[in-house]
Amino acid sequence: MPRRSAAHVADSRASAVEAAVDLASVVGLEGITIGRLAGELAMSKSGLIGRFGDKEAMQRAVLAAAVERFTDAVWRPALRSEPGLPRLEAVVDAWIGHLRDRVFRGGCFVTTASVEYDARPGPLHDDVAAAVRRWLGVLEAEARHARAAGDLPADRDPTDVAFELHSLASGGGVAGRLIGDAAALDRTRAAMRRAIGLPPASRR
Amino acid sequence: MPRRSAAHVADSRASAVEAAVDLASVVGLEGITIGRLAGELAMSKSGLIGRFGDKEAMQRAVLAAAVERFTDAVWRPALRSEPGLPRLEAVVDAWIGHLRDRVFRGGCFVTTASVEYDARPGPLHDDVAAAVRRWLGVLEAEARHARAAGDLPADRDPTDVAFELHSLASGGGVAGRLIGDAAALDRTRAAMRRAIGLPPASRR
DNA sequence: ATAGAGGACGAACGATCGTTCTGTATAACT
DNA sequence: AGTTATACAGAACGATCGTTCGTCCTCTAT
Repeated sequence: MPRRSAAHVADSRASAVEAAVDLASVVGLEGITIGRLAGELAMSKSGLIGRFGDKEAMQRAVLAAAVERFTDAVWRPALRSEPGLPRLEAVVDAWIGHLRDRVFRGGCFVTTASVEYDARPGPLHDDVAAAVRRWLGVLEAEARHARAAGDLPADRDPTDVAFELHSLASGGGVAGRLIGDAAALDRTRAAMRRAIGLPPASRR
Repeated sequence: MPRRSAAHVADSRASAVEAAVDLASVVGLEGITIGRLAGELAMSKSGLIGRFGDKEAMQRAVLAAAVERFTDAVWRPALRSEPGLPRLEAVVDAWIGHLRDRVFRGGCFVTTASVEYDARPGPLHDDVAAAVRRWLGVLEAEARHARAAGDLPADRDPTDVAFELHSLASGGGVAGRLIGDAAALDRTRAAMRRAIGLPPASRR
């Protein structure tokens, strides 16, 4: 068995987390099992859990990594667009795109985690809630900018806009995947665009 | 230990299922445990599972009961309203109402089950998908009726309307509960009304 | 050259998982 | 009243859960 340098060790922890993200996107953060994950990574259970301390610490690391992956896929590209409505439009496109490209093997990770912990208190609940609040805040700030620029009706509450976008994306992603509706993502995109006053189809 | 008559037996099975629905709405259909449920019902594990055969059969019975409960709370009351837009409005009110009244202890059961099985094949996936498809079909038929009556724009796709209502309700319910936003249900209701062309607040 | 730190292993822990089997007490039927 | 059917308890099953332990191996630093 080849040994690993310190750099490889860090890689190994990161790759363990990434594998766990993919696994959890299918079976849920609560559905992860040390044994199963260790098996997929061809590691021993003790070697795996040793990296994190205990299972909950691992779950929190996995959640953080998933949030990072989501941010990379959806938010970061949108930063290239102008603040306000153009950026919201870019977010919608990237959001639908990351669902279409299956950035998460089993559907949006944060949605899965939200459902798992919405009624179960604990550190993981708090982590998920904090991540969602942060994301809603980002969307709301962008909506506020758009409204100030006159790109959204003056009587449209930015908080409502953010909440509506989030609801549509998470609800639509789940339902579409569940019932196997190929057009679901298009419907979701159209609905999200409607929510910010854009025509159903992009001009591109 | 007192014995039970046949009628009591049926009651016992039904009450076991109802307790399981409440439990599963918190921990998920996959999170149910024979031992834990038996404990809550003050029964032995073998006595409990004996009613159903195996765990999967129990889960399917629990899911069916949850769908029934949802139908009772959301659809059946709306049947008193005129078909078309009035009935859709009643559905929205009842839908939000059943979330507010916590008909399910841990948030909408079907949403939880949708997320659990959207990426996991099997009989339970098929059951959940069938239930959601049926519900979307009901909403779509009502939207189609509303459009024919001129209460929805002619270019509004009834399938889109149904999908949008469902996405908003399930996504909004989860997010609101997760982040503990008391206004979330109001936001969701307003968004759902917007989706069917109604003003944010009901006239009542 | 050698001591130390740290990562990973295999084995084992008690607990709990879903399931099966057996015994028994009651209800329903003849 | 005697027989059959049924519903449940209790014990036990192999498997797997998360975790802990002691040991080995490799790398780094002195």
